[in-house]
Amino acid sequence: MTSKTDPVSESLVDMMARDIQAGVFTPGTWLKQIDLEKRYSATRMDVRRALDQLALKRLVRHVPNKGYHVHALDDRQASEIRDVRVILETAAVDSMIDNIRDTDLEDLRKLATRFNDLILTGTILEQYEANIAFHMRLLTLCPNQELVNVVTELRGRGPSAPASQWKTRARVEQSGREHLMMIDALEARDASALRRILTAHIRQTALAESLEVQPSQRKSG
Amino acid sequence: MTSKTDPVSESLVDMMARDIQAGVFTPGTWLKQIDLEKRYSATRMDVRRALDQLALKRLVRHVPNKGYHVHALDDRQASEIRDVRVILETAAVDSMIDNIRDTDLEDLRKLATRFNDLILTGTILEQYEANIAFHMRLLTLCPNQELVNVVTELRGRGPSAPASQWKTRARVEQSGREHLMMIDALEARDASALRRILTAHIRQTALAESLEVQPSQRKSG
DNA sequence: GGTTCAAAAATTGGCGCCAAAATGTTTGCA
DNA sequence: TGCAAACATTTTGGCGCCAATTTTTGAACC
Repeated sequence: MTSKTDPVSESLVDMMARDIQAGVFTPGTWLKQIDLEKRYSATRMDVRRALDQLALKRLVRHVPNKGYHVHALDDRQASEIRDVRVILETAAVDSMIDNIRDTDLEDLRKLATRFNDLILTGTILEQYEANIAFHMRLLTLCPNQELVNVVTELRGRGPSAPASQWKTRARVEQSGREHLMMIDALEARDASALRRILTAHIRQTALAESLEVQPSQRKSG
Repeated sequence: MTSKTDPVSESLVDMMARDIQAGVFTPGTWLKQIDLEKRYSATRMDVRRALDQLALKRLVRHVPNKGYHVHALDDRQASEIRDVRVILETAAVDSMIDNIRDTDLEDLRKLATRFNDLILTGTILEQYEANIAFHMRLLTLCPNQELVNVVTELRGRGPSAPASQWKTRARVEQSGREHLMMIDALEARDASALRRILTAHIRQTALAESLEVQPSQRKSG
């Protein structure tokens, strides 16, 4: 609305990506251009551009003369993406601990608390966005901006949290607890602990105490 | 190549990306749509779509009402991208060694030899493509397809090898030697050595013998 | 001779229309 | 009543034109 082509199109891509991530469009849904231009009040051309960009990002798939549909990742892909995230985010831990300051910890506590509050009072979408906010704040402690970009893209490409990961209330609450554990590990400058928690958090697996610290990705499938 | 729009557009993106990587369009060059549609004999619309996709990939930058120009990465970004590649490719080493077979080693030797031959007889573009072929063959030993995708994308986003990395003949020859060293390390199942060579190869730094084995990314800037 | 302003050429970018393809529906026939 | 074929509607996708903006060229003036 403000300027001409790029910010509009870019935010349209972001909006659509967020809606897909948040589960507004479930995997397999055919995205009809007419519906999209009404929903986002955008022009046909902008919708098509956004669709193309999302196809490049692998969020949707394009079938010529048929349309675009939301791409459902199979388990193998989802698992592989999680493994890549684990590699990158655990590799970022050292630099995060090197660079963290007290204000960062305060911010993170606020964001983690906000997420926990929204488990009770908020909508799924609010929870989703609060979760993203926490993780972005955490990740940007890493000075490597490109690493942050790659992880952000991977998170967007992975299966949407509300749809597939937060299946139960208990699982969401567990995520909230893990956020706080991460902050504690950060405050204690305990890189090993942070890596362990992050790995379990991303993989959505139970924290195994006997697990090795280093997150070797070994067999990925 | 069979159906209508997508493969055409996709290959156009690939062609333009390769030309940018190979240094046909130097950083800063304004990509005029008319020239592009003549060079690739594509329609105006396909050119614009490809340009948009390349902008999303950060290979070109878009200035509204002015056009698209080849994006020159600053040193910090280039260094950060290299660091991310080091993290991912060294993390892949274990699974590569787990999965390697004799035919893989043979293929790699052929590709490495081909690269070395082309140092003398081939054009820059041939060298560039032979190098890519070797690295892709090596990387796809890793069973994590998504990791391969991310690294491939990162390689395409980084500074083009002919333009900025292979400044001297000596440097190219050193790269060729390092390829062979990687194969030797693979054959010996020596993960540490392979990680060390890979790190130096990606960062284009001299192999420091006293360097620690584990490639901590620490300070990235 | 240099600078500034204006007109012209070139380039980008948006919008709409229409054809091709696919889907859904109705109708006719066995 | 069930199936199939033709028709109608919907949707995608390509093409072209023209407006808006920028760059370049040229000329006049200081």
